[in-house]
Amino acid sequence: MKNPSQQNYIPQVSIDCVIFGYHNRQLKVLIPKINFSGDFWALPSGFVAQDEDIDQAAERILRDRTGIQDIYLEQFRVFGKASRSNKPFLDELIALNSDKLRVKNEAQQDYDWFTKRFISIGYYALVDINKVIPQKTDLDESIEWYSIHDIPRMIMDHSNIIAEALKTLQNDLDEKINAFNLLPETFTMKEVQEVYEAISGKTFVRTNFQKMILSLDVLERLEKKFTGAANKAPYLYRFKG
Amino acid sequence: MKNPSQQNYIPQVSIDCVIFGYHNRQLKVLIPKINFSGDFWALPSGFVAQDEDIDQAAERILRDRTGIQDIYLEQFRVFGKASRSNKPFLDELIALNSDKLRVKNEAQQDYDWFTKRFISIGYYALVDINKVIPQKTDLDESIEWYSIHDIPRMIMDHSNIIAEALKTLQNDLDEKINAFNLLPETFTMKEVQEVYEAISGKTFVRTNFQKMILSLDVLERLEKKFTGAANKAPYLYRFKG
DNA sequence: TCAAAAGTGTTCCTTCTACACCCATGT
DNA sequence: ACATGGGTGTAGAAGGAACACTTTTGA
Repeated sequence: MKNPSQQNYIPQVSIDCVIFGYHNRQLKVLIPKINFSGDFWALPSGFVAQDEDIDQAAERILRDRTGIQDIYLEQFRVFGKASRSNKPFLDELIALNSDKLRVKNEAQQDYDWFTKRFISIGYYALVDINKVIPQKTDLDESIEWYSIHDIPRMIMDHSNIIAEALKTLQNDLDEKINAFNLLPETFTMKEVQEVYEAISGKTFVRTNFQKMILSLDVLERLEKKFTGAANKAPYLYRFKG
Repeated sequence: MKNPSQQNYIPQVSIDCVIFGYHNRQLKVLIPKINFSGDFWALPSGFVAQDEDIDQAAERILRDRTGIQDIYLEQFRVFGKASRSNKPFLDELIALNSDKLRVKNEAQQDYDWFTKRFISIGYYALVDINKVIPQKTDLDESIEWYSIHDIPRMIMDHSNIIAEALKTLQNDLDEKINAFNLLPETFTMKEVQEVYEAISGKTFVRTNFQKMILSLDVLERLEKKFTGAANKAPYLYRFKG
């Protein structure tokens, strides 16, 4: 993603990805922190190459950030306010980091390219958090999972993008039955319930939840899982792709 | 929309509008026919000015095409395949119309601008068909309402865009309760039912449909409507904004 | 008084909810 | 044996579907 102005991208169009994972009863989002002073966090983003489908671009961005392929992905909304520009943020960043920054040949060109008004296509992804190896880029100070209840200070309208992604995920939960993409290959019914509760923010009655999920007819029951705990061993299930 | 290459639009981004109306028990779409030989139909489209929100751009396009304001509007999807280009269509058009076309100064520039790969943001609109006065542009031979079951030969992927818009409208029908935007200010319960049936393609039992709609608590009952027919006069209703 | 269409009520059945009950497991 | 958590069954409530019945209107 260096020197985007030099590459053959579609101008003024970006893709922002909200990558959801699940761990410890909490729904999380993978967010890089930008590698400059000032404490800025920004969603994993990228641009669309001229010869690339937008879905492919989103897949590429996700592959680069998570190290895994074949990720569950949904385009959920376009953010297109005329005021959507990196300029205020970039100017603040430059002011805070004037010592570190040197003027290169391409710097002004990149600055002009970056600070135009951007239309951003929002995608959300659901991943098995255990499979992901978060990939830092040169621009990142860190990249971490943050609970949806504890999102850091995001640049531009990225907080809003996350909120919209979550809302869409909540709406999709019943119709698209995609929550299983947050779980590992095999899982117990209790884990399914905890994922559903983390996403929806509601609680469910254990016995009825089990019947509801089984009636979807999307799970196959495997052998039991012996945890060593002093109680009945739960069944393991696998999602019938 | 003349000489777009000269204007300050965001390049390679367009907006396509699927304008739904309702008449005579049929869901219809407003579609212009392009003013050249070859029988091409294309959705009402436009571009996004640099200082314009994408929602504003969609509103502007709709205002220009329908003559009315304050239209119900939903952004529903982005179409972004790398192969999305006007070039095949434009080349065919030029071949068919070589006699009519003269080379102007801006022609090549426009051609280059138009034939790039485009990312299109799809909006669907719901309008009261009686209020609309379809507006022809210079580029149109005609602009007509077509039944969703009898859509003409569309350019590019515009048939697919219509299909996606319809699918979204069907899904939104229950949650967003927006079908009333297709009806005039006041209407009977029978008309509501016919609109729902036209959108969903299903039929409903009259008595149960009435109870379902009333239980939504979005209608206020007005006086009765005397049609002169030899039967009980139905109530008129108005949608509570 | 009759046909046609609108409005209301009733019954039946399916689905959802709450909860009781039983089962397996390791200490 | 028993505490703990998992799985199944069931009664009651709520919601939806089918249909009978009543009302209104003009001919």
